[in-house]
Amino acid sequence: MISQKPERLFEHERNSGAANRKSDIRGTYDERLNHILEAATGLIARVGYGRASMRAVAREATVSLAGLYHYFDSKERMLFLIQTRTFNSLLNNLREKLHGVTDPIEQLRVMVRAHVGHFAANMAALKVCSHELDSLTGAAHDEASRLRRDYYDLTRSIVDRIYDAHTTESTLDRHVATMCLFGTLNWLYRWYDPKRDRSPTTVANQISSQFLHGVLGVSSRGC
Amino acid sequence: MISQKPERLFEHERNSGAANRKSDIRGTYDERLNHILEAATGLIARVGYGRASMRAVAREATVSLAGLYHYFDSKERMLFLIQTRTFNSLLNNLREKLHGVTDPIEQLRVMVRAHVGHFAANMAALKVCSHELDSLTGAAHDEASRLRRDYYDLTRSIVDRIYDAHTTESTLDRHVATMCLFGTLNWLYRWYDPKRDRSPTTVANQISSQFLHGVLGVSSRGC
DNA sequence: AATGACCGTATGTACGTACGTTCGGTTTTT
DNA sequence: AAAAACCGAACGTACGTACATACGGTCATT
Repeated sequence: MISQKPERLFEHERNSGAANRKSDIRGTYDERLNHILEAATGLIARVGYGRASMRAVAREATVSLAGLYHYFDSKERMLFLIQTRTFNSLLNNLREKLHGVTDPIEQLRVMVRAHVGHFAANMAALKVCSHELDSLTGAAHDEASRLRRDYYDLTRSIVDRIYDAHTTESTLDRHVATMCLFGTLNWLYRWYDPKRDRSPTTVANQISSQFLHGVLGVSSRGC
Repeated sequence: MISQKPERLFEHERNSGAANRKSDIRGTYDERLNHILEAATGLIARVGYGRASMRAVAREATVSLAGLYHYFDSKERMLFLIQTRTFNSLLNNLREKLHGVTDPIEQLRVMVRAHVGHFAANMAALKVCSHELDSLTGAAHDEASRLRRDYYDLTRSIVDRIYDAHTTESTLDRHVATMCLFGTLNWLYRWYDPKRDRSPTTVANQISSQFLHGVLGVSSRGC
Protein backbone atom coordinates (compact mmCIF):
# COMPACT_ATOMS: atom_id res chain seq x y z
CA MET A 1 0.00 0.00 0.00
CA ILE A 2 1.03 3.53 -0.67
CA SER A 3 -0.02 6.40 1.52
CA GLN A 4 1.68 9.39 2.97
CA LYS A 5 -0.80 12.24 3.04
CA PRO A 6 -4.33 12.89 4.23
CA GLU A 7 -6.22 11.15 1.48
CA ARG A 8 -8.36 9.56 4.06
CA LEU A 9 -10.88 8.78 1.37
CA PHE A 10 -13.29 6.89 3.55
CA GLU A 11 -11.65 7.09 6.90
CA HIS A 12 -13.15 9.08 9.73
CA GLU A 13 -15.74 11.44 8.34
CA ARG A 14 -15.28 14.84 9.72
CA ASN A 15 -18.28 16.39 11.41
CA SER A 16 -19.05 12.81 12.21
CA GLY A 17 -22.52 11.85 13.32
CA ALA A 18 -24.34 14.97 12.39
CA ALA A 19 -25.86 14.69 8.95
CA ASN A 20 -26.74 18.35 8.96
CA ARG A 21 -23.63 20.39 8.57
CA LYS A 22 -24.14 24.07 8.21
CA SER A 23 -20.66 24.87 6.98
CA ASP A 24 -18.98 23.55 3.91
CA ILE A 25 -21.00 24.76 0.99
CA ARG A 26 -18.61 22.88 -1.24
CA GLY A 27 -19.36 19.44 0.10
CA THR A 28 -17.36 16.82 1.91
CA TYR A 29 -13.69 16.21 1.52
CA ASP A 30 -14.26 13.28 -0.81
CA GLU A 31 -16.67 15.21 -2.94
CA ARG A 32 -14.17 17.97 -3.41
CA LEU A 33 -11.37 15.53 -4.11
CA ASN A 34 -13.58 13.86 -6.67
CA HIS A 35 -14.37 17.17 -8.26
CA ILE A 36 -10.70 17.97 -8.60
CA LEU A 37 -9.83 14.55 -9.95
CA GLU A 38 -12.60 14.76 -12.51
CA ALA A 39 -11.39 18.12 -13.71
CA ALA A 40 -7.85 16.79 -13.90
CA THR A 41 -8.99 13.67 -15.75
CA GLY A 42 -10.74 15.73 -18.38
CA LEU A 43 -7.77 17.97 -18.90
CA ILE A 44 -5.25 15.13 -19.05
CA ALA A 45 -7.46 13.27 -21.50
CA ARG A 46 -7.49 16.36 -23.66
CA VAL A 47 -3.86 17.46 -23.64
CA GLY A 48 -1.94 14.55 -22.12
CA TYR A 49 -0.37 14.17 -18.70
CA GLY A 50 2.86 15.89 -19.59
CA ARG A 51 1.21 19.01 -20.93
CA ALA A 52 -1.44 19.19 -18.23
CA SER A 53 0.18 21.63 -15.83
CA MET A 54 -0.89 21.84 -12.23
CA ARG A 55 -1.79 25.46 -12.87
CA ALA A 56 -4.18 24.41 -15.61
CA VAL A 57 -5.67 21.69 -13.41
CA ALA A 58 -6.19 24.24 -10.67
CA ARG A 59 -7.90 26.61 -13.07
CA GLU A 60 -10.10 23.82 -14.39
CA ALA A 61 -11.12 22.77 -10.89
CA THR A 62 -11.52 26.37 -9.66
CA VAL A 63 -9.03 25.85 -6.88
CA SER A 64 -5.84 27.68 -6.23
CA LEU A 65 -2.59 26.13 -7.32
CA ALA A 66 -1.52 25.65 -3.74
CA GLY A 67 -4.93 24.27 -2.89
CA LEU A 68 -4.28 21.27 -5.08
CA TYR A 69 -1.43 20.19 -2.89
CA HIS A 70 -3.79 19.92 0.00
CA TYR A 71 -5.32 16.87 -1.70
CA PHE A 72 -2.21 15.13 -2.98
CA ASP A 73 1.43 15.79 -2.46
CA SER A 74 2.55 15.57 -6.05
CA LYS A 75 1.35 15.61 -9.61
CA GLU A 76 2.26 11.98 -10.03
CA ARG A 77 0.16 11.00 -7.05
CA MET A 78 -2.77 12.81 -8.63
CA LEU A 79 -2.40 10.63 -11.71
CA PHE A 80 -2.03 7.61 -9.49
CA LEU A 81 -5.33 8.38 -7.78
CA ILE A 82 -7.06 8.78 -11.13
CA GLN A 83 -5.77 5.47 -12.41
CA THR A 84 -6.41 3.59 -9.21
CA ARG A 85 -9.98 4.76 -8.93
CA THR A 86 -10.74 4.02 -12.54
CA PHE A 87 -9.27 0.56 -12.45
CA ASN A 88 -10.94 -0.32 -9.21
CA SER A 89 -14.31 0.73 -10.48
CA LEU A 90 -13.69 -1.15 -13.73
CA LEU A 91 -12.79 -4.29 -11.82
CA ASN A 92 -15.58 -4.08 -9.28
CA ASN A 93 -18.10 -3.35 -11.97
CA LEU A 94 -16.97 -6.38 -13.94
CA ARG A 95 -16.95 -8.72 -10.96
CA GLU A 96 -20.43 -7.60 -10.07
CA LYS A 97 -21.81 -8.08 -13.56
CA LEU A 98 -20.14 -11.45 -13.82
CA HIS A 99 -21.87 -12.66 -10.69
CA GLY A 100 -24.07 -15.65 -11.40
CA VAL A 101 -22.98 -16.03 -15.02
CA THR A 102 -21.50 -19.47 -15.58
CA ASP A 103 -21.31 -19.98 -19.33
CA PRO A 104 -17.83 -18.85 -20.42
CA ILE A 105 -19.13 -17.50 -23.70
CA GLU A 106 -21.71 -15.43 -21.93
CA GLN A 107 -19.03 -14.35 -19.46
CA LEU A 108 -17.00 -12.95 -22.31
CA ARG A 109 -19.98 -11.12 -23.72
CA VAL A 110 -20.59 -9.64 -20.29
CA MET A 111 -16.98 -8.61 -19.98
CA VAL A 112 -16.92 -6.82 -23.32
CA ARG A 113 -20.26 -5.18 -22.69
CA ALA A 114 -19.13 -4.02 -19.27
CA HIS A 115 -15.91 -2.63 -20.65
CA VAL A 116 -17.47 -0.78 -23.56
CA GLY A 117 -20.22 0.50 -21.32
CA HIS A 118 -17.76 1.69 -18.74
CA PHE A 119 -15.80 3.36 -21.50
CA ALA A 120 -18.84 5.15 -22.84
CA ALA A 121 -19.64 6.45 -19.37
CA ASN A 122 -16.06 7.41 -18.48
CA MET A 123 -14.28 8.17 -21.70
CA ALA A 124 -11.78 10.59 -20.27
CA ALA A 125 -10.78 8.31 -17.41
CA LEU A 126 -10.33 5.28 -19.61
CA LYS A 127 -8.37 7.29 -22.12
CA VAL A 128 -6.03 8.42 -19.39
CA CYS A 129 -5.64 4.87 -18.12
CA SER A 130 -4.93 3.52 -21.59
CA HIS A 131 -2.61 6.28 -22.66
CA GLU A 132 -0.66 7.20 -19.55
CA LEU A 133 0.27 3.71 -18.46
CA ASP A 134 3.92 4.52 -18.06
CA SER A 135 3.69 8.02 -16.70
CA LEU A 136 3.78 6.55 -13.21
CA THR A 137 7.05 5.43 -11.69
CA GLY A 138 8.27 3.37 -8.80
CA ALA A 139 5.79 2.00 -6.32
CA ALA A 140 2.86 3.85 -7.85
CA HIS A 141 3.62 2.29 -11.21
CA ASP A 142 3.84 -1.12 -9.63
CA GLU A 143 0.53 -0.82 -7.85
CA ALA A 144 -1.23 0.42 -10.97
CA SER A 145 0.30 -2.43 -12.93
CA ARG A 146 -0.95 -4.86 -10.34
CA LEU A 147 -4.49 -3.62 -10.83
CA ARG A 148 -4.20 -3.84 -14.58
CA ARG A 149 -2.81 -7.32 -14.16
CA ASP A 150 -5.81 -8.35 -12.09
CA TYR A 151 -8.06 -7.17 -14.88
CA TYR A 152 -6.03 -9.15 -17.39
CA ASP A 153 -6.08 -12.28 -15.26
CA LEU A 154 -9.81 -12.14 -14.87
CA THR A 155 -10.31 -11.78 -18.60
CA ARG A 156 -7.71 -14.39 -19.35
CA SER A 157 -9.45 -16.90 -17.14
CA ILE A 158 -12.60 -16.43 -19.19
CA VAL A 159 -10.66 -16.93 -22.40
CA ASP A 160 -9.12 -20.06 -20.94
CA ARG A 161 -12.49 -21.51 -20.07
CA ILE A 162 -13.72 -20.82 -23.58
CA TYR A 163 -10.75 -22.64 -25.04
CA ASP A 164 -11.07 -25.56 -22.64
CA ALA A 165 -14.76 -25.99 -23.23
CA HIS A 166 -14.99 -25.54 -26.97
CA THR A 167 -11.69 -26.43 -28.50
CA THR A 168 -10.22 -29.82 -29.10
CA GLU A 169 -6.84 -28.76 -30.27
CA SER A 170 -5.82 -25.32 -31.32
CA THR A 171 -2.75 -23.63 -32.61
CA LEU A 172 -3.80 -20.35 -31.07
CA ASP A 173 -1.86 -18.81 -28.26
CA ARG A 174 -4.20 -17.80 -25.47
CA HIS A 175 -2.06 -14.90 -24.35
CA VAL A 176 -2.00 -13.53 -27.88
CA ALA A 177 -5.74 -13.94 -28.17
CA THR A 178 -6.32 -12.10 -24.90
CA MET A 179 -3.99 -9.30 -25.87
CA CYS A 180 -5.76 -8.91 -29.20
CA LEU A 181 -8.99 -8.42 -27.29
CA PHE A 182 -7.38 -5.87 -25.00
CA GLY A 183 -5.96 -4.10 -28.02
CA THR A 184 -9.40 -3.81 -29.51
CA LEU A 185 -10.86 -2.53 -26.25
CA ASN A 186 -8.05 -0.19 -25.23
CA TRP A 187 -7.90 1.35 -28.65
CA LEU A 188 -11.52 2.46 -28.43
CA TYR A 189 -10.53 5.86 -27.13
CA ARG A 190 -8.84 6.60 -30.43
CA TRP A 191 -11.93 6.41 -32.56
CA TYR A 192 -15.11 5.57 -30.74
CA ASP A 193 -17.51 8.33 -29.76
CA PRO A 194 -20.68 6.88 -28.23
CA LYS A 195 -22.51 10.11 -28.93
CA ARG A 196 -21.79 10.00 -32.64
CA ASP A 197 -21.33 6.33 -33.49
CA ARG A 198 -23.45 3.28 -32.84
CA SER A 199 -24.54 2.53 -29.30
CA PRO A 200 -22.16 0.92 -26.79
CA THR A 201 -24.29 -2.20 -26.75
CA THR A 202 -24.14 -2.54 -30.52
CA VAL A 203 -20.40 -2.07 -30.61
CA ALA A 204 -19.91 -4.42 -27.69
CA ASN A 205 -21.98 -7.07 -29.42
CA GLN A 206 -19.95 -6.81 -32.58
CA ILE A 207 -16.69 -6.98 -30.70
CA SER A 208 -17.64 -10.05 -28.69
CA SER A 209 -19.16 -11.79 -31.69
CA GLN A 210 -16.09 -11.20 -33.76
CA PHE A 211 -13.80 -12.31 -30.99
CA LEU A 212 -15.78 -15.46 -30.24
CA HIS A 213 -16.04 -16.48 -33.86
CA GLY A 214 -12.41 -15.63 -34.29
CA VAL A 215 -11.34 -17.83 -31.45
CA LEU A 216 -13.80 -20.69 -31.92
CA GLY A 217 -13.82 -20.65 -35.70
CA VAL A 218 -10.09 -21.20 -35.89
CA SER A 219 -10.27 -24.36 -33.81
CA SER A 220 -10.50 -27.54 -35.85
CA ARG A 221 -14.15 -28.09 -34.99
CA GLY A 222 -15.48 -25.41 -37.26
CA CYS A 223 -18.63 -23.70 -36.04
CA MET B 1 3.29 20.24 -48.01
CA ILE B 2 5.30 21.46 -45.12
CA SER B 3 8.88 22.57 -45.42
CA GLN B 4 10.86 25.47 -44.21
CA LYS B 5 14.37 24.31 -43.50
CA PRO B 6 17.10 22.35 -45.22
CA GLU B 7 15.68 18.85 -44.86
CA ARG B 8 16.49 18.16 -48.42
CA LEU B 9 16.07 14.47 -47.72
CA PHE B 10 16.53 13.21 -51.21
CA GLU B 11 17.17 16.37 -53.08
CA HIS B 12 20.55 17.10 -54.59
CA GLU B 13 23.03 14.63 -53.18
CA ARG B 14 26.22 16.26 -52.27
CA ASN B 15 29.38 14.53 -53.45
CA SER B 16 27.30 13.49 -56.37
CA GLY B 17 28.63 10.91 -58.72
CA ALA B 18 31.74 9.88 -56.85
CA ALA B 19 31.08 6.84 -54.70
CA ASN B 20 34.47 7.20 -53.07
CA ARG B 21 34.41 10.07 -50.65
CA LYS B 22 37.47 10.58 -48.57
CA SER B 23 36.03 12.99 -46.05
CA ASP B 24 32.91 12.62 -44.02
CA ILE B 25 33.50 9.83 -41.66
CA ARG B 26 30.01 10.57 -40.51
CA GLY B 27 28.34 9.97 -43.86
CA THR B 28 26.06 12.01 -46.02
CA TYR B 29 23.56 14.53 -44.82
CA ASP B 30 20.74 12.03 -45.01
CA GLU B 31 22.70 9.39 -43.19
CA ARG B 32 23.40 11.76 -40.34
CA LEU B 33 19.82 12.96 -40.25
CA ASN B 34 18.75 9.33 -40.11
CA HIS B 35 21.16 8.65 -37.32
CA ILE B 36 19.74 11.51 -35.29
CA LEU B 37 16.16 10.54 -35.97
CA GLU B 38 16.84 6.96 -34.97
CA ALA B 39 18.39 8.06 -31.71
CA ALA B 40 15.45 10.35 -31.08
CA THR B 41 12.99 7.60 -31.94
CA GLY B 42 14.56 5.23 -29.45
CA LEU B 43 14.53 7.80 -26.70
CA ILE B 44 10.97 8.94 -27.34
CA ALA B 45 9.82 5.33 -27.43
CA ARG B 46 11.46 4.82 -24.06
CA VAL B 47 10.40 7.93 -22.14
CA GLY B 48 7.69 9.55 -24.25
CA TYR B 49 7.78 12.65 -26.40
CA GLY B 50 7.12 15.08 -23.59
CA ARG B 51 9.92 13.82 -21.38
CA ALA B 52 12.40 13.36 -24.20
CA SER B 53 14.31 16.63 -23.97
CA MET B 54 16.31 17.96 -26.85
CA ARG B 55 19.36 17.80 -24.61
CA ALA B 56 18.83 14.10 -24.09
CA VAL B 57 18.29 13.56 -27.82
CA ALA B 58 21.52 15.41 -28.54
CA ARG B 59 23.40 13.28 -26.03
CA GLU B 60 21.91 10.09 -27.47
CA ALA B 61 22.87 11.08 -31.01
CA THR B 62 26.30 12.40 -29.96
CA VAL B 63 25.58 15.82 -31.38
CA SER B 64 25.57 19.12 -29.62
CA LEU B 65 22.29 20.60 -28.56
CA ALA B 66 22.59 23.42 -31.05
CA GLY B 67 23.70 20.95 -33.67
CA LEU B 68 20.27 19.37 -33.65
CA TYR B 69 18.76 22.57 -34.90
CA HIS B 70 20.83 22.29 -37.99
CA TYR B 71 18.61 19.41 -39.05
CA PHE B 72 15.18 20.63 -38.00
CA ASP B 73 13.97 23.90 -36.65
CA SER B 74 11.90 22.60 -33.78
CA LYS B 75 11.25 19.60 -31.59
CA GLU B 76 7.83 19.15 -33.08
CA ARG B 77 9.25 19.02 -36.57
CA MET B 78 11.60 16.30 -35.42
CA LEU B 79 8.63 14.25 -34.31
CA PHE B 80 6.90 15.05 -37.56
CA LEU B 81 9.82 13.69 -39.53
CA ILE B 82 9.85 10.51 -37.48
CA GLN B 83 6.15 9.93 -38.00
CA THR B 84 6.20 10.82 -41.68
CA ARG B 85 9.07 8.52 -42.47
CA THR B 86 7.61 5.63 -40.53
CA PHE B 87 4.21 5.95 -42.10
CA ASN B 88 5.58 6.32 -45.57
CA SER B 89 7.71 3.25 -45.25
CA LEU B 90 4.77 1.36 -43.75
CA LEU B 91 2.56 2.36 -46.64
CA ASN B 92 5.10 1.74 -49.37
CA ASN B 93 6.03 -1.59 -47.88
CA LEU B 94 2.40 -2.64 -47.80
CA ARG B 95 1.64 -1.49 -51.34
CA GLU B 96 4.65 -3.38 -52.59
CA LYS B 97 3.76 -6.60 -50.78
CA LEU B 98 0.18 -6.31 -51.98
CA HIS B 99 1.29 -6.15 -55.59
CA GLY B 100 -0.12 -9.03 -57.58
CA VAL B 101 -2.28 -10.37 -54.78
CA THR B 102 -5.91 -10.45 -55.84
CA ASP B 103 -7.74 -12.63 -53.32
CA PRO B 104 -9.08 -10.27 -50.64
CA ILE B 105 -8.54 -12.82 -47.89
CA GLU B 106 -4.96 -13.27 -48.92
CA GLN B 107 -4.64 -9.49 -49.14
CA LEU B 108 -5.65 -9.20 -45.52
CA ARG B 109 -3.18 -11.86 -44.48
CA VAL B 110 -0.50 -9.95 -46.36
CA MET B 111 -1.50 -6.71 -44.68
CA VAL B 112 -1.33 -8.15 -41.18
CA ARG B 113 1.91 -9.95 -41.89
CA ALA B 114 3.43 -6.78 -43.31
CA HIS B 115 2.33 -4.73 -40.32
CA VAL B 116 3.53 -7.15 -37.69
CA GLY B 117 6.76 -7.67 -39.56
CA HIS B 118 7.31 -3.96 -39.88
CA PHE B 119 6.59 -3.61 -36.20
CA ALA B 120 9.08 -6.28 -35.25
CA ALA B 121 11.74 -4.55 -37.32
CA ASN B 122 10.92 -1.04 -36.13
CA MET B 123 9.41 -1.34 -32.71
CA ALA B 124 10.47 2.04 -31.44
CA ALA B 125 9.22 3.90 -34.49
CA LEU B 126 5.85 2.19 -34.49
CA LYS B 127 5.48 2.74 -30.78
CA VAL B 128 6.09 6.44 -31.28
CA CYS B 129 3.60 6.56 -34.14
CA SER B 130 0.95 4.75 -32.13
CA HIS B 131 1.46 6.63 -28.91
CA GLU B 132 2.26 10.18 -29.95
CA LEU B 133 -0.53 10.63 -32.45
CA ASP B 134 -1.69 13.89 -30.97
CA SER B 135 1.64 15.40 -30.01
CA LEU B 136 1.70 17.11 -33.38
CA THR B 137 -0.34 20.23 -33.96
CA GLY B 138 -1.54 22.34 -36.85
CA ALA B 139 -0.40 21.52 -40.34
CA ALA B 140 2.02 18.83 -39.19
CA HIS B 141 -0.78 17.06 -37.38
CA ASP B 142 -2.97 17.29 -40.44
CA GLU B 143 -0.36 15.85 -42.75
CA ALA B 144 0.40 12.98 -40.38
CA SER B 145 -3.31 12.31 -40.09
CA ARG B 146 -3.58 12.22 -43.82
CA LEU B 147 -0.93 9.52 -44.02
CA ARG B 148 -2.63 7.51 -41.31
CA ARG B 149 -5.86 7.95 -43.14
CA ASP B 150 -4.33 6.56 -46.32
CA TYR B 151 -3.25 3.51 -44.40
CA TYR B 152 -6.72 3.12 -42.98
CA ASP B 153 -8.36 3.51 -46.38
CA LEU B 154 -6.14 0.88 -47.92
CA THR B 155 -6.95 -1.57 -45.16
CA ARG B 156 -10.60 -0.66 -45.20
CA SER B 157 -10.82 -1.38 -48.91
CA ILE B 158 -9.55 -4.88 -48.24
CA VAL B 159 -12.10 -5.38 -45.50
CA ASP B 160 -14.79 -4.13 -47.87
CA ARG B 161 -13.82 -6.60 -50.53
CA ILE B 162 -13.90 -9.41 -48.00
CA TYR B 163 -17.39 -8.45 -46.95
CA ASP B 164 -18.61 -8.05 -50.50
CA ALA B 165 -17.21 -11.36 -51.65
CA HIS B 166 -18.07 -13.60 -48.73
CA THR B 167 -21.03 -12.16 -46.95
CA THR B 168 -24.64 -12.25 -47.96
CA GLU B 169 -26.04 -10.04 -45.27
CA SER B 170 -24.28 -9.00 -42.15
CA THR B 171 -25.06 -6.94 -39.11
CA LEU B 172 -21.43 -6.00 -38.69
CA ASP B 173 -20.28 -2.46 -39.17
CA ARG B 174 -17.26 -2.40 -41.44
CA HIS B 175 -15.75 0.64 -39.83
CA VAL B 176 -15.99 -0.98 -36.42
CA ALA B 177 -14.44 -4.16 -37.77
CA THR B 178 -11.55 -2.23 -39.31
CA MET B 179 -10.95 -0.28 -36.13
CA CYS B 180 -10.91 -3.47 -34.11
CA LEU B 181 -8.16 -4.73 -36.36
CA PHE B 182 -6.21 -1.53 -35.97
CA GLY B 183 -6.68 -1.71 -32.24
CA THR B 184 -5.19 -5.17 -32.20
CA LEU B 185 -2.28 -4.07 -34.37
CA ASN B 186 -1.56 -0.73 -32.77
CA TRP B 187 -1.68 -2.19 -29.29
CA LEU B 188 1.16 -4.57 -30.13
CA TYR B 189 3.72 -2.18 -28.73
CA ARG B 190 2.23 -2.60 -25.29
CA TRP B 191 2.96 -6.28 -24.92
CA TYR B 192 4.65 -7.90 -27.91
CA ASP B 193 8.37 -8.47 -27.86
CA PRO B 194 9.45 -10.41 -30.95
CA LYS B 195 12.65 -11.41 -29.20
CA ARG B 196 10.85 -13.03 -26.31
CA ASP B 197 7.49 -14.11 -27.66
CA ARG B 198 6.47 -16.14 -30.67
CA SER B 199 7.75 -15.10 -34.09
CA PRO B 200 6.16 -12.22 -36.00
CA THR B 201 4.89 -14.64 -38.62
CA THR B 202 3.19 -16.79 -36.01
CA VAL B 203 1.56 -13.86 -34.32
CA ALA B 204 0.52 -12.37 -37.66
CA ASN B 205 -1.05 -15.67 -38.67
CA GLN B 206 -3.04 -15.87 -35.49
CA ILE B 207 -4.23 -12.30 -35.80
CA SER B 208 -5.36 -12.66 -39.39
CA SER B 209 -7.00 -16.04 -38.77
CA GLN B 210 -8.89 -14.69 -35.80
CA PHE B 211 -9.94 -11.60 -37.66
CA LEU B 212 -11.07 -13.49 -40.75
CA HIS B 213 -13.02 -16.07 -38.79
CA GLY B 214 -14.41 -13.29 -36.69
CA VAL B 215 -15.67 -11.37 -39.67
CA LEU B 216 -16.75 -14.27 -41.85
CA GLY B 217 -18.07 -16.47 -39.08
CA VAL B 218 -20.50 -13.84 -37.93
CA SER B 219 -22.12 -13.59 -41.33
CA SER B 220 -25.21 -15.70 -41.76
CA ARG B 221 -23.42 -18.25 -43.94
CA GLY B 222 -21.57 -19.87 -41.08
CA CYS B 223 -18.22 -21.39 -41.98
C1' DA C 1 -20.88 32.02 27.98
C1' DA C 2 -16.44 33.24 26.86
C1' DT C 3 -11.69 32.00 25.81
C1' DG C 4 -8.05 30.18 23.36
C1' DA C 5 -5.50 26.28 21.43
C1' DC C 6 -5.84 23.55 17.50
C1' DC C 7 -6.93 21.63 12.96
C1' DG C 8 -8.56 21.57 8.15
C1' DT C 9 -8.81 24.25 4.29
C1' DA C 10 -7.35 27.57 1.26
C1' DT C 11 -4.43 31.17 -0.75
C1' DG C 12 -0.49 34.35 -2.90
C1' DT C 13 3.98 34.26 -3.85
C1' DA C 14 8.44 32.85 -4.65
C1' DC C 15 12.23 29.47 -5.60
C1' DG C 16 14.95 26.52 -8.28
C1' DT C 17 15.19 24.05 -12.30
C1' DA C 18 14.80 22.20 -16.80
C1' DC C 19 13.18 23.15 -21.01
C1' DG C 20 13.07 24.76 -26.26
C1' DT C 21 15.27 27.85 -28.84
C1' DT C 22 18.70 31.40 -30.55
C1' DC C 23 23.05 33.69 -31.44
C1' DG C 24 27.77 34.47 -32.52
C1' DG C 25 31.51 32.23 -33.55
C1' DT C 26 34.70 28.22 -34.94
C1' DT C 27 35.88 24.32 -37.48
C1' DT C 28 35.50 21.44 -41.51
C1' DT C 29 34.55 20.57 -46.25
C1' DT C 30 34.47 21.89 -51.02
C1' DA D 1 37.27 31.98 -50.11
C1' DA D 2 32.82 30.50 -49.77
C1' DA D 3 29.61 27.41 -47.76
C1' DA D 4 28.17 23.89 -44.71
C1' DA D 5 28.38 21.74 -40.37
C1' DC D 6 28.78 22.25 -35.81
C1' DC D 7 29.29 24.11 -31.11
C1' DG D 8 29.28 26.68 -26.20
C1' DA D 9 26.84 29.71 -23.89
C1' DA D 10 23.10 32.13 -23.05
C1' DC D 11 17.95 33.74 -22.94
C1' DG D 12 13.28 33.66 -21.68
C1' DT D 13 9.76 30.92 -19.98
C1' DA D 14 6.85 27.67 -17.72
C1' DC D 15 6.82 24.24 -14.65
C1' DG D 16 6.39 21.49 -9.98
C1' DT D 17 6.73 22.42 -5.49
C1' DA D 18 7.50 24.81 -0.83
C1' DC D 19 6.58 28.35 2.36
C1' DA D 20 4.34 31.57 5.15
C1' DT D 21 0.01 33.03 6.18
C1' DA D 22 -5.11 33.53 7.00
C1' DC D 23 -9.80 32.29 7.90
C1' DG D 24 -13.36 29.62 10.03
C1' DG D 25 -14.88 26.03 12.62
C1' DT D 26 -14.47 22.48 16.96
C1' DC D 27 -13.85 21.60 21.56
C1' DA D 28 -11.80 21.33 26.06
C1' DT D 29 -11.06 24.50 29.65
C1' DT D 30 -12.39 28.29 32.29
